[in-house]
Amino acid sequence: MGTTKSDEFSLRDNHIAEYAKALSSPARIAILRILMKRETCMCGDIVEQIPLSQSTVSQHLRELKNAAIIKGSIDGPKICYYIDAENWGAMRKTFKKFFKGFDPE
Amino acid sequence: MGTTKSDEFSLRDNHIAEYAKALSSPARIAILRILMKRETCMCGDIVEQIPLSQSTVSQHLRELKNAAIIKGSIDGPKICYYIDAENWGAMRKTFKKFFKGFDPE
DNA sequence: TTTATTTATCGCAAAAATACGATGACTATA
DNA sequence: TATAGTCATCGTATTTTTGCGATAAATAAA
Repeated sequence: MGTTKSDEFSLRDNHIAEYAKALSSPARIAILRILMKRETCMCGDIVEQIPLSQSTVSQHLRELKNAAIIKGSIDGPKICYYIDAENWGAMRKTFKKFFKGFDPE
Repeated sequence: MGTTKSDEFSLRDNHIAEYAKALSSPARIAILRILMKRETCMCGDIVEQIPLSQSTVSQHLRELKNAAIIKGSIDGPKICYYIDAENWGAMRKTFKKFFKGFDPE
């Protein structure tokens, strides 16, 4: 084993878990904070601000892209990464709704 | 390697990542949904509602407990698990604040 | 055309996560 | 005391994750 039994759970629960997995690394949180500031978007600039190698940062960017949290647009030899505003809102709502499911008074 | 370089990132980012990791499994999301309903709290009852073995469910409960999202109180031979209302609120606020960091207009 | 810049991908190693059965501990009941 | 019920933990197998260096691809500049 070692595999998550995704098929056995609801789409809704898998969806939340996928978002959470994308956010489950301090490196990816740090990357998102950099992109939030919108001061830069290049992979190289991010690498300079994060204590990880270029290949590792690139891998994290790919995971954030797979989770639809960020997008990348080609700009010559560079790639400009930016937060996908639409999906960011969707993720925000998804978590909000989930947290609201338990409302202690 | 294979280890997350937690030391290299801020406490704040590690904190969010830890919460997210606790929520990064559909099994744990499903368990939390069961506990949200407050109809039951026993490990055995949860096992009946989740397509995983007793030992696996127990392991997930431990992880949720380590993340301070749930608590367990001993009730004879049983253990009553319940969501830690205070920390649930803290987690909610933590995510809310993080999501607010990117506010597209 | 050659060179530099930028990023993705490949291959690898180490560690963590997921899941299970078996077993142990602990309480309640017969 | 002996038995049943409840749950945690141990040991194990498999997969996934994290990270790195090296290399490839693609564009821009000399």
